[in-house]
Amino acid sequence: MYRIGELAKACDINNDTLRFYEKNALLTPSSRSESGYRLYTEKDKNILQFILRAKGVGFTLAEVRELLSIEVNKADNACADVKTLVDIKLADVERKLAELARFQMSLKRLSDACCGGKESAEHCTILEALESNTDNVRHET
Amino acid sequence: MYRIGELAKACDINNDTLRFYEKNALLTPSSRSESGYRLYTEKDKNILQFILRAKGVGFTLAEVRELLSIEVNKADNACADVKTLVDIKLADVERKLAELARFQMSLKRLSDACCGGKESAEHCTILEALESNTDNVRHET
DNA sequence: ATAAACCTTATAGCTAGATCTTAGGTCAAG
DNA sequence: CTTGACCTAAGATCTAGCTATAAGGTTTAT
Repeated sequence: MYRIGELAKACDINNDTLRFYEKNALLTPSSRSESGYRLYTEKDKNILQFILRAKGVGFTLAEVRELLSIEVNKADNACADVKTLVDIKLADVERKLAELARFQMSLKRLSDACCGGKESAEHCTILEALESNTDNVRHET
Repeated sequence: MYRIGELAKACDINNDTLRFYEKNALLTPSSRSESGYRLYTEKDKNILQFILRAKGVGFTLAEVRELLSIEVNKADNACADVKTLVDIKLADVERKLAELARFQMSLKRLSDACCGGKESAEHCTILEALESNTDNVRHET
């Protein structure tokens, strides 16, 4: 069991952020002490880490709340709704992955060009590096 | 040459956002008309599209400003500094890519589990799907 | 030549997400 | 048995990134 300050420190965030997440229905501590202190379990910590990672890749807190609320249940009629939500998020993630892959290529090019690569003079800004990516696309059928 | 409203419409953003980007040193129109109207070139449009894409994958405007300011120049003494900056951003992009790949796997699992996969009952929330990812890591040497 | 649709600057207001302030109550160590 | 680190709730404040308003000048179509 973690008290608020312990969990906050363990995850390198502010105590107030935890209270904020609680108020906004993202993470409610599993229990309270007799004197009203918040008590977080390991599972709570996992949820927090999920929230922080999701935030780190650009999900809003509202989206994180949606992701956390997903409960696949084959028996449930809401199954189709859940699948729809998941597939929307999946498309979003895949779009981000593709975009990031382009950034990665461009940044690699810049890094190489900087100190001694063959293409030094040609790609000297990120915009040019991005454009040159498109030039070099292999036409795979 | 685009006037502010034309460029804004072409890129599906608000006129005020363009003025905001100018005030915050992200995109300054290449010229002004005699009457003071902002005039944007195709190159300006490319920069804007870069800004919007970078924002879309989770860079802050301050980071975008940094990325845009990169100018690799082998002759320049600042080369090492630029390489450092680029490599920091590259590491950041690669961290995001890895994180997104995990989300992608988990979401795929959930999508499959939902309507008829073999693993239906086992992975019914995104947290469980994420945990089961770790279980299934292939130990490639 | 005048209305409608655009543009200008400057400044105020909005939402998300987080942090700080106030006025206290709790708890472990000396 | 008190000091200092911790906790409580409620509400104010802060930053980023827009978005809107006010008061006026410009362009284009009729």
